Amino acid sequence: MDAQPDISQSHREKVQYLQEEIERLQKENKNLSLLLELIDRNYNSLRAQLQLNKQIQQRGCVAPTESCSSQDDSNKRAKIEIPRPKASQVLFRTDSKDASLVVKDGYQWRKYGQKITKDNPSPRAYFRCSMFPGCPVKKKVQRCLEDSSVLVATYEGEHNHEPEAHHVSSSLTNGSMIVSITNFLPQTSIDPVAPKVTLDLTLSGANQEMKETHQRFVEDSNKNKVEEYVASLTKDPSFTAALAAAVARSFTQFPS
DNA sequence: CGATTTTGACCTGCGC
DNA sequence: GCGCAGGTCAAAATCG
Repeated sequence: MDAQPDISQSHREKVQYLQEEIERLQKENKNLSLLLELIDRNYNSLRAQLQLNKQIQQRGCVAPTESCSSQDDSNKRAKIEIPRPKASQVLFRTDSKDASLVVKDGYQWRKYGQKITKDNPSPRAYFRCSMFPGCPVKKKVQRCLEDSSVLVATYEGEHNHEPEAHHVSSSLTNGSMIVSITNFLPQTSIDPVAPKVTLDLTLSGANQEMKETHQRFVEDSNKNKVEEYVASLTKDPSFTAALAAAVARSFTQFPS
C-alpha cells in the first residue's frame, strides 16, 4: 500500500509540469500576438509616412520648380521611374482536396490564364478584377509549396471601387484569410540598408482576447523596449518570411 | 446566348 | 542571339 502515495505524487508532478507548460505556452502565445500587433502598427505608420512623402513629391512636381523645369526635361525623362502598382500577398486557408484556385475576397475576378511555374508544381492562376469596368487590379493565386491547403494570392494594383460588403464581413469572420503580407516596392523603402520588404501581418480572426491583450500592451510601460526588439527583427528578411510561414502553419494546425 | 473558364500559342524580359 | 520562364492573349469549350 506504500505505492499509492508514490503514484499520486507522480501524478501531481505531472499535473504541475503540464500546468507550467501550459502557462509557458500561453506566455509565448501572448508574446507572439504582441509581435504581430506591433508589426501591424509599424506597417500602418510606415504606410502613412509613405503616402505623405508621395503627396509631397507630387506637389513638388506639379508646381514648376527648378528640379522639375521643362529645360532639362528631356534629359531627366529617361530617369523617371513609372510607379508600379503595389503588390501584396494574402494567404487563404482552403480544403487541400479542393483543386480550384478560387478565393472569396469580396471582389469578382475573371480568370485569364494559368501556368505551371518552375518553383512550384501546383499551377498558378491569373485573374483580373471584373467587378468594375476599368479596374486595373490583377491577382495571381497559387497553392503554397509547403502546405497545399494554403492558397497564396498576390494582388497587384488598387481597386477603384468598393468590394461587396457582405463578402468582406464573411471573409473576415469565417477565418478563411489567415495572413496578409504587403510587399512595397524597392524605391518606397525608407531605409536603404533595411530589407526592401515591409510586412503587413494582419490577423483576420482577431478575437476578444486578442483585443484585450493589445489594450493591456498599450498600457505597458515597457512598450518601447519591445518595439525596439521588434524593429530589429523586422529588419531581418529571413525572420519576416519565417514568421509569415509560421503564422500560416499555426492557423492550419489550430483552425479557429 | 452571354459570361466565364480552359488551354495552347505568343510575347517579353532576363541571364548567359 | 538563344533559351528559359513568367505573363498575356484569344479561340474553343463549358456553364447557368
